Amino acid sequence: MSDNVPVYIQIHDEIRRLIEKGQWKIGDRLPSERELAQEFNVSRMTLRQAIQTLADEGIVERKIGSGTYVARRKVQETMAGATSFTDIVMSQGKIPSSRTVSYKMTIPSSSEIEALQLNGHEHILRMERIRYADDEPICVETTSIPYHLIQPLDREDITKSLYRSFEEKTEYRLGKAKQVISAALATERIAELLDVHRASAILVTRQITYLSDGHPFEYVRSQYVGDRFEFMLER
Amino acid sequence: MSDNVPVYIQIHDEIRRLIEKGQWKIGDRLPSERELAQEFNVSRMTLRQAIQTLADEGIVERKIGSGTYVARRKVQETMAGATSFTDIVMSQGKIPSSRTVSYKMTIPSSSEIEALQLNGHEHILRMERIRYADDEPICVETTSIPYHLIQPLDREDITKSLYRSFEEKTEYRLGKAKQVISAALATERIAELLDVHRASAILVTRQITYLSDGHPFEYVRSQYVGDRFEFMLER
DNA sequence: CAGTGGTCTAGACCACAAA
DNA sequence: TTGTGGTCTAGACCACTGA
Repeated sequence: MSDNVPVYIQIHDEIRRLIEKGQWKIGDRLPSERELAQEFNVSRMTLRQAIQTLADEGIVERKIGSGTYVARRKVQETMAGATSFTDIVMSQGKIPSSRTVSYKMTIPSSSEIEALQLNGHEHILRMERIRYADDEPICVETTSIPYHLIQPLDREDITKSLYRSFEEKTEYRLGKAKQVISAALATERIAELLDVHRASAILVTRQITYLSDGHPFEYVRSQYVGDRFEFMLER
Repeated sequence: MSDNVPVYIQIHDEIRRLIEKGQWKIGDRLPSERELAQEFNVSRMTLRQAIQTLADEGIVERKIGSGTYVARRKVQETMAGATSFTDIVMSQGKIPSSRTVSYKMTIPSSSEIEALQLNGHEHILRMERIRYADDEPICVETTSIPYHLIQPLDREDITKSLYRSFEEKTEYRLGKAKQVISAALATERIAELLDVHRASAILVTRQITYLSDGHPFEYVRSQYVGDRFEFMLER
């Protein structure tokens, strides 16, 4: 292991790797703190710090008098860090996928001009996707991005892992995000895309992600099936 | 102080109380961990655990090699999670009000037993309120609290400003809150209370607020009219 | 009952900040 | 150089869970 990285972080990473590798599955009990401490050759307090970090991240759950278990889902990460649909779904043990319904360079609508603080002469990329968890449609997501920001990215960068590609291939860094959540009834078109009845309850979110310098980066409107998705947050 | 409450929680509460009292103001440096440990007559590790909890809550900030400082209160503090009903309504230039529909001591339901971690023999206070903005009904809110926690409070304390009264009149301190947001259709009863059509879109939130020692304090279920309310988050 | 996580002690050495 | 928070040890006792 590398030097000058605290031991408890190294142990945290190792245990997390083992869980991801499948050494322990969801609901499994980990070895006791005393056993793990011996195994990693550290004191129990140090081992506990590693477990504490995992617990803070929602990766494991501790039960007094019983043991430490691989958690069913991460609660905190959902709204805390960079919320990607992929992370949320995977943390619940389901397989995320998506289908791109449309993808085009176009002229912004008035709401896009306002959200992205455009002058009306710039072009944007607008794409619409349906997102699935275990092949069940969960939401329809419309993303709009000023074209000049993502010029160096190709379509695969954008549709596969936008945030990572963007930070890797440009000098920009992402900053805060503002999100508004409301509820509405499904329109005919949305109902069809999501395979629900017309006038089902829909959880609607509109999010603007900003660059670290405060300029808008993307504007995302999502419509989730009300009974297939929940937002979780901790404060 | 009560027994069987961990020392580090007691110290956490005491330091927090001193900060609120003005012993140290925003930006002030607290005494060093070694000093505080001596002052509270505990080991440094225990004192650190108290400071850690305060840091997690954003009440203090640690700076390596420098010290521990009282964190500056940000306006964004409320925006870190979701903003409160009162704040959102007032920020839109409207006047918030509420009407209590029911208020009674009763036996907890199974979902309340689970959310509040009760044993089934304890009583709870359950109250139901309708919240308005400029006299337009916005949401129905059901709050459940273990009775023993609010025994010293009277009905006005509870309905007017529960959190403040609770922290003023008891030794308990409030900690984290977990919230889940989803969407559903209005039931007949909710539709009537909120003056909307049956099967309107409803934004549903369930929140559990915890004490600083991790025990549940209250369980709140809210149902907002979908086209009259939005949640705003920043992250 | 034995085993678990939760708490706590009284030290220690480190990297870092500030004077 | 001094003092700070960050990490770490090798024990200890507790309340709780589950057989």
